[in-house]
Amino acid sequence: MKRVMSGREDSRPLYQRTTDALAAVIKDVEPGSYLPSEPKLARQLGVSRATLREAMRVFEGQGVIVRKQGVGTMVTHPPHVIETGIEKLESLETLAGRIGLQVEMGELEIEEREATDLEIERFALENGARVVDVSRVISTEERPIAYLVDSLPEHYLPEQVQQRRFKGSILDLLVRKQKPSVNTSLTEITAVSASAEVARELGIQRGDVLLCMEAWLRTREGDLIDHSFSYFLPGTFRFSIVRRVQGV
Amino acid sequence: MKRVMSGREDSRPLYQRTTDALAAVIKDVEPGSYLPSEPKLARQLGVSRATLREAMRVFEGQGVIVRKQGVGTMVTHPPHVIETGIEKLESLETLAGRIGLQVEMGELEIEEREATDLEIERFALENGARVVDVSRVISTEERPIAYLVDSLPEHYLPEQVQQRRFKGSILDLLVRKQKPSVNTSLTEITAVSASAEVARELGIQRGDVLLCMEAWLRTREGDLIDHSFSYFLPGTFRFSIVRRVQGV
DNA sequence: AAAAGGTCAATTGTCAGACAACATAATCGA
DNA sequence: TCGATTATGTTGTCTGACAATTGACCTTTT
Repeated sequence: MKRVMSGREDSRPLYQRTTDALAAVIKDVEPGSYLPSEPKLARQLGVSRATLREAMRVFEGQGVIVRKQGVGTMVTHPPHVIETGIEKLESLETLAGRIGLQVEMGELEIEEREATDLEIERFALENGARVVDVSRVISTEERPIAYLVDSLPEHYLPEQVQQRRFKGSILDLLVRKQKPSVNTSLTEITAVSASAEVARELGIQRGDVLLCMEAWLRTREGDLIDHSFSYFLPGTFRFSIVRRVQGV
Repeated sequence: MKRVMSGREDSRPLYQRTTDALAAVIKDVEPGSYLPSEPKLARQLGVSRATLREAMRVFEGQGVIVRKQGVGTMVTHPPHVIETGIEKLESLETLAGRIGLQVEMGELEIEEREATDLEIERFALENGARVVDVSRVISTEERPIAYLVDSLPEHYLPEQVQQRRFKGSILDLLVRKQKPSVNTSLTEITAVSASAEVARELGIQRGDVLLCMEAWLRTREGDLIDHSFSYFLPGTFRFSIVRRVQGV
């Protein structure tokens, strides 16, 4: 009888902890076979059936499980690919760590400048407001593999970065900060040939092939807090995504 | 007092109809403002609060709404970007039609051959089984913009294609067919320089920059039914994706 | 013997009502 | 005037019950 409640107090709502616990259960179930019945599972996790069902709906929405009345709840194939995708918003360091890739962050280059008209509109800034460009190179074994440029209003930039006392991901910092709470990133993916600047930073030829991502980072209230371009040398990172038919 | 129950019998479970009804409600709510309270909304939709909450969890999982105890349920910004992303599995024609782009399908090139070892393993085929390569060019205003190559076992290929009586998307046909029921596509995105073959088909120079997607199409049972490569000239299609922080 | 139909147990679907936990606004007292 | 308290409305959680569906087993009929 394993209960959801952990020793230390977890202040999150029960259904969220239940979701985590359920994820662990699903992970241990062979794809194609069935979960325990709802009453049983609810007893196992120490929650009511109603709460358990709400948690299950989340996974059903993701297509991880399929429920059928009178039969049971099946874990679908493949339940693991979710974790390899980029639909999760996380920093490159976190991603690299998960796939066992050792990366080194280059020195941050920080430049302050006046906001452009577009930025004033998108970020909802006042005229003459100032924004900061933060750029850096990410390498593995001394070979550059990515070049990142973040643009964001001055007041959103964490202090650690401002004081150059930090070598890491802007995204990680922003996510960890509670205010403002980062929620989503609308990312656009395209292929480009390297410009002179990017080529210089990455040590490649001008015109070489790069994968480019332009991302708009927003809070859950919809406020824009960061705009970034990321350039990747093809072949190192594998960006995958699970696409689903709409009807389901 | 609008009820979920429609005049004609909808055999789907109530919570699914509730999900649809709830989607309509959310659509009419200004982003940033709140939904009616759960008891009220449940009465409005003619379902119990438990059923309503299960439906709400789906949208919460998608980040469309945010619930806070003691306060209410807010519709987030921006609720529309979902529809622009590639996390939905649909054909290029469907996508193009949605964004108002007129495209022309080129002639299909169909070649049958023996399956490779990798394909025998992935598709779970017998030794010596035969697979079909289907390739085509997609253009807009006479200018090629994409080159697609599908590889799939012979018996999965719809008859219309086999008989050359079809000019359109393999994916559309497969989705429309009930057996086997296409569910997900694991797509990997990268940038490549055009090979000789692709360059010839697209009328570009060898080495030009292309966006490349490799996709594995599967049924919900996990069976592989199609493997495809898609090459895109940058700039025409805008592939976007909504990434979310994991914790929420 | 084979096919058809009926019974039964197990599972998910749905409901009603109640109370707890939490947040905010209104009220009251010093 | 300001702080504490109360009131009210919201989401969170639980309990117990019954309905709808499925599949296995058994019985009956052909």
